Amino acid sequence: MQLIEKNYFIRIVGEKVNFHATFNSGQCFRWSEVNNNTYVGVVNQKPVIIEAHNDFFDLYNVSVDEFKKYFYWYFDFDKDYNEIENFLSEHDEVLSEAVSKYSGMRILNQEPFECIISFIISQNNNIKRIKMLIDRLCQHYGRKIDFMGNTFYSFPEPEELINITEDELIKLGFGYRAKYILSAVDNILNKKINLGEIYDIPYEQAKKELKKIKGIGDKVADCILLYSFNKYNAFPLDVWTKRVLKEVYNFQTTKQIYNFINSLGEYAGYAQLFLFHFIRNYKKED
DNA sequence: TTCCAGGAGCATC
DNA sequence: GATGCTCATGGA
Repeated sequence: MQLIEKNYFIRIVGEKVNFHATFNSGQCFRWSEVNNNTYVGVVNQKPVIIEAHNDFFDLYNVSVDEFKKYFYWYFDFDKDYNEIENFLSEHDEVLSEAVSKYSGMRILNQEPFECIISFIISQNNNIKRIKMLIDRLCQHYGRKIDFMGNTFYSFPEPEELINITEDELIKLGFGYRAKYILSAVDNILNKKINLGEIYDIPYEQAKKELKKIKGIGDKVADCILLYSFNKYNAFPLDVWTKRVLKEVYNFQTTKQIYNFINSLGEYAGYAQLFLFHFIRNYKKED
């Protein structure tokens, strides 16, 4: 990777990233494609613009220092994606097809609190409405940021949600998930669970910690562990991945499914991302 | 009107 | 450990 500093942006050369697939893979909810190959998101408390080209991409509103300290890790650049994609391609034919179709799709390593709240909201919900609810949460409780003539809002910190009530959240449309959000804020602010520790403890133990929060079960916990806590053996089982495992792989028992996940080892999370995106876009042009 | 969406809690067996 | 019911909300 080569990093070039320009006047108003930084240019990253030598990394193949499929931003379109990455941002539409259901792992993040605050990136949008504003026009061809240009994306805007709010990350790490600030708006960021990406202009993607064939052999490089430009990042606006990110300093060299910020890139090295944060975005390098955020975009998973410390991993060898050739190795990851090769492993998946050689594992089986379905993964091989998914990888060839969406090569360059990456896992994003996201802020834990944002990830926790986002995936609590995601339960029994659709992606369009998840994005809408998260935007609403940011607009009401986040910090207003003016940038390039537009207004953005940061994702609220736990402290910014200290006084919210269930009624407020219900009025905003969160429904029965309102109490789950309160549970997450309470557990985190009152140190009933220690987010910093979760990076260092093993998968099973980390999952148990997260499930102390009301509204976090196996699937949501796996998403949080995968997208925020570097547990790449996590394989979130949702309606879509269950569908691909049953209808494409023809697995019929839970034992077959867990054997499959175990066979993927530390690549399970990457496999899940590709399979999820693959089945969702099946028979769709994209 | 009914079904579905990146499910989870709870009761029951 | 597996199954069934219920939980808000809004679009198809």
